[in-house]
Amino acid sequence: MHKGETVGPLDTAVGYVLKEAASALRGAMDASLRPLNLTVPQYACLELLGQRPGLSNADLARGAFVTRQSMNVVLQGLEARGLVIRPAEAAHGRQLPAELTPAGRAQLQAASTAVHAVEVRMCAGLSPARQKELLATLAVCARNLTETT
Amino acid sequence: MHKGETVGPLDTAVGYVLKEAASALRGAMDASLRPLNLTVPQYACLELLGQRPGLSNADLARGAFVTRQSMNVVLQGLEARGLVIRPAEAAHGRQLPAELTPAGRAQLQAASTAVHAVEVRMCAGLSPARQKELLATLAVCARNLTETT
DNA sequence: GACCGTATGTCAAAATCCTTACATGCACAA
DNA sequence: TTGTGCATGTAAGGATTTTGACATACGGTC
Repeated sequence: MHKGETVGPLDTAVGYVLKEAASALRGAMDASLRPLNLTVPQYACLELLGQRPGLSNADLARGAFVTRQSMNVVLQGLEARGLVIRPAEAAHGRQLPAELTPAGRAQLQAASTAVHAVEVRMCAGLSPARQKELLATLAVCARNLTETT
Repeated sequence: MHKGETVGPLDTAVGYVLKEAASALRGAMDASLRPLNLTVPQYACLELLGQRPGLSNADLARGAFVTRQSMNVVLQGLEARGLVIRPAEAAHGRQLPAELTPAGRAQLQAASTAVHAVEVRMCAGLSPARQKELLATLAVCARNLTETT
């Protein structure tokens, strides 16, 4: 067995600490979204639609890192609550471009504020430069793993 | 609405990119563990036990960021496959200290090598210094969110 | 000793999510 | 035009995970 062939001590393994941070973030997010009666996937859907109106179900699924089927039930729930609207028929292809209703925008405003507060808390003590580098480094990591080559 | 109250563009939001990276890592990990007939939680359990023999079910659950109940089914599965052993009775309290069998150690060796390869691929192009800073920064983020104060 | 708070292992039920599958619709090439 | 490939929306099923609950066991204080 050569040195470095296996995963080392957990607190020095990038993957482990990454999961630890993601898990903590997830927990903090649903705690802060619960008062608004929103789950994390529901919030993700609203945020996506707020920033990119007209996204299809499949687009939203990719953006929220879930399957189309999961996003579809999220959309149906948000639609039933009057936060999102989708046309009955597709104008082009099969895609049904979704959009926020005024009520959806209001919910998003509250939710996004709450989530932003969580992010601020998470990054407490990190200089802007360090936050920026974290962002860039994580983007590189994600890219390295999603490349098909 | 004041500047910065809500979450900004997705690719500049730390939380979003963090989830993106974690999701990519999860996908790459199951792909590389599938040939070994191991899921990510199962691998996590083996890795924990390899590094800290005698951990209880609750300890393993905390270390793998799942509930005790989930870890319990994982343990039962690994026990049935002869990779892990637990005493029938607790020596102290209710904790049942789990340990790897020789077969479990062999499986862990293969799995840990595969996962390490994924981590290497993920960190490709990052200098050792940058990896170290990533590690430290993520640890700070996790700490900031898990503090009870 | 008796009590209360906390931690553990486990069971049952519910919710969540993914896997599989199929019917459609567009784009592109032969 | 025809067909092949790929993407989409949706439904049904199963697998996994969490939620809620309970009995037990230790550690502290009164």
